Amino acid sequence: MCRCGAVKYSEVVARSNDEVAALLQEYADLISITGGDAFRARVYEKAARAVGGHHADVAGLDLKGLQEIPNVGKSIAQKVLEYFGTGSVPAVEELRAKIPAGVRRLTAIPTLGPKKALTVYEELGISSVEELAEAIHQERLRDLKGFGPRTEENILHGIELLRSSGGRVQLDVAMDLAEDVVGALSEVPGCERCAYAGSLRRVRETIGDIDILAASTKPAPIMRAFTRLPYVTEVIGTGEKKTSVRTTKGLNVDLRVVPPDSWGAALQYFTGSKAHNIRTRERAVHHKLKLSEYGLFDVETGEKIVSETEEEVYARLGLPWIPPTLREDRGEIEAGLRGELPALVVESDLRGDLHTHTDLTDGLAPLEEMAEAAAARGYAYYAITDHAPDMAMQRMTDERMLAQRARVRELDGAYPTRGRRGGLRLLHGTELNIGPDGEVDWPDDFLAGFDLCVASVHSHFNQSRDALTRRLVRACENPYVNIIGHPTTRVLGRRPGIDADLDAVFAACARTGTALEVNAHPDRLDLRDEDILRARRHGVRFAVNSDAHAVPHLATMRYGIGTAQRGWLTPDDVINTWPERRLRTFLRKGRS
DNA sequence: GCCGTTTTCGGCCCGACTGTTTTCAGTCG
Repeated sequence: MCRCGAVKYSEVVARSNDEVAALLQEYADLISITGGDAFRARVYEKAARAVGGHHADVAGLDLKGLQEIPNVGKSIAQKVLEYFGTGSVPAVEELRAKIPAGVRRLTAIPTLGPKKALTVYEELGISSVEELAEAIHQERLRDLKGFGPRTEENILHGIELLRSSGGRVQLDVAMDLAEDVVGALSEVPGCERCAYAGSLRRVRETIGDIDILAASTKPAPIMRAFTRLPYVTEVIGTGEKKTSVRTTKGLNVDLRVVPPDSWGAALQYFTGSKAHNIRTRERAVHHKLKLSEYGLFDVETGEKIVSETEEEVYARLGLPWIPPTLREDRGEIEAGLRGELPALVVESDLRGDLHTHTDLTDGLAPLEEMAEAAAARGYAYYAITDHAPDMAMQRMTDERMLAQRARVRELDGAYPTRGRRGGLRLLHGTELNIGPDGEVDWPDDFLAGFDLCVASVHSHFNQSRDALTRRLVRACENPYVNIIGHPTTRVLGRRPGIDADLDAVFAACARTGTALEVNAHPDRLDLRDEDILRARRHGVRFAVNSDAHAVPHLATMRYGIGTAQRGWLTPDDVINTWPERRLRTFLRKGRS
């Protein structure tokens, strides 16, 4: 067994909750495929989500504890106990014996759901994507009831899509496209309002497709303009109210046009998430109301009650307006009902950026340009944190760093900013490298000269879990390390986060007064929302930083703020919203 | 299978689009 109880415990947390969530989701899929009760399937789906997002280790819970998880009743709790007791659940095994795993994988193909998957399996014995493609080439599907040539075509197309794309794109790519579409459609005569909704409005870290909403009494010209946008490569479907297209970026865009007086209800509906909408609709049903994208209606009279603004819709459901970044069914409905929604941090709360680079190391712009751009953003303070000597390619030396410090002192207060009467406060810092054993680039006496130190992992990502954890904890314990930069070092779509015991790291941060970075770069978004939520429970402080290597990167803060909001952070949680005096006290980290 | 200001039974979010049908089932979000 592991020497460190805390490490062992949380190692099991993530893994066992995910395992159980996957098992419950598989069971839900198998119920759907075998034509079981759809409501029963949905309950297993809901339970899977609840377990996956549960903060405590489900492996450590008894029957009663399990049943306290939403949508987990006696039957599902018993299955979870069976799973931990014997490694398998008979009810799941029974369905697995009937339906090969490949059949379930067929439902990943767009346009092919559980019903068609079962049909091709039962009628033709098809149990893999390859067999299905082969059968379509032989035109064997079109003779099945409910299938035809177009169905074959669509499925084949779906298979290509599945093979060619990972599916999701990064936030900035989707945002650029969405803002362009919104700009173009807003110009169309008769378009009264236009906005993006969906996961983009919720600022999820990657985007599967873009949802655009428009308000108009004359949809046709808007639909037409939409399908004629230059980057549209294919019109997937078009009707009076909805049109879907594929774009050159491989991203699908859905446009819905609703009557102007339905704007609020539609925006609420198309912003999602699905789980959040299910909850709001359930609340509507309890109030004898019906919520659709066209409004909130009285069930008995059919009369429309409200629909013009999101605020009205939520208010009529007994809820305050809920910020889109919270709409994930992670407790926001309950918090809203209690009047305890967090006052989320917003971009204008930021008084500074605490992790940035210049051309002294791998940045593109000189100190002066970066500082000027920071002042233009209205910051009160701004930290220069170039790489330290361990990043050998940056050729950093004590002399170069001290020369930069002298220049920073000269320019301190030299750039007028609306954030501070005396001009932009420049802080001199560095981004240290956390070595394999948790050591950093410089000895204490040199570190003492910096206003702040960020410390990050840049290599040796594949150390053991224990080693990675010790490494990060040791960095926190360094009295000169103020912020752990991009804590998991993940790169979206390319590199997973390091396998450290994050709960142990979070505890160390809270104990030592070390902040965790929310790195705003759309490649990173590190910490991610779920880790922020966990870290917050440990009482950790955060720094939302751009890690800018060039002037335009300063603007990626919006994605960092969105991520911070998804982690329920308030200005009090985020040190770079604080007044300079409070920030400087925090940066002293209790050292003499 | 879960849940409860509709509370131990009877509901469970709901509308749009497509393709196959000839009134609707399946899929999607």
